[in-house]
Amino acid sequence: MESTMKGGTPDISQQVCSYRRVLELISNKWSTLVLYALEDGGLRYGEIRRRIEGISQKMLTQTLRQLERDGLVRREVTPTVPLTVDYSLTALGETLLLPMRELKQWTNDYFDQVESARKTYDQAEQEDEAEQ
Amino acid sequence: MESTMKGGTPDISQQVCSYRRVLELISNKWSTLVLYALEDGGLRYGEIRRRIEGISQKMLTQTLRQLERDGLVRREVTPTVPLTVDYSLTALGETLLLPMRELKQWTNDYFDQVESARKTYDQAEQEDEAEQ
DNA sequence: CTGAATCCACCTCGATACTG
DNA sequence: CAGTATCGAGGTGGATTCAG
Repeated sequence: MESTMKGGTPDISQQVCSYRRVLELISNKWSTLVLYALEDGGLRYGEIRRRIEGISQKMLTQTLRQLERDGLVRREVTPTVPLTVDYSLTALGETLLLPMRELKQWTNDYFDQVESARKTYDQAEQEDEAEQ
Repeated sequence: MESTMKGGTPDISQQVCSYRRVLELISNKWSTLVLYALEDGGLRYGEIRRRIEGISQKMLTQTLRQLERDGLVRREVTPTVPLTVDYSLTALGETLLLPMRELKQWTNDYFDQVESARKTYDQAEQEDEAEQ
């Protein structure tokens, strides 16, 4: 659905909607970490939890549920006693790992520039305040 | 900094930290839209605002400030009356556009699979509730 | 035109306690 | 072991109002 472009600056929300959709999937605090934790193969609930320091039971469960609902992660229950539950990436989940790695690469390549930009910006701001 | 891997499942938080850093930059509601709005060249404040339907003054200003602080966007003030302010991508901002496009492409290629997975999941959930 | 400042609703996330 | 349920703090984003 292209914009009509009758003149003036068009609304780009439609075109850019794709970004919003992916971000819904991965922009929360734990999703990317869980996906990344599973990249080398399936893991049990407790194993994932040990791999991701600081995650609470509630958030791990909630994140796994969301990823399962979105078709990125598969959940398999083995009715032993006590219960055994395995999680692994689906084929779809694997495909998402690729653009995620691009982002990771960008960070490795460029994030120091972001940090120095921040330092410069904050310093200039400090001086502005000092003037008053 | 590799994990020591002495046995057991290691914490991956360190390795995965890169994801968190980028996501800090683009995971909020408006940052990607603003970056995308600027991809064809600089724009004035009001033009950006018209391009992104639904953004409030506060959020546009706040987003632009953050992007400027992170060195992704450049702000240029022309002291006319009334004021003229132009925003454009920095070289660093341009580099970020590439992995962002990868994510966009992923959405175009695979998001229908996410939606159908959701549908299936929600349907199964409904049936579970009906059983009770 | 381009903001800054304030107030508020919502939602995410965390801590805690309990269950099959 | 693998969850569920509840409560509450904190942060994000929106509406409104004021200013240079």
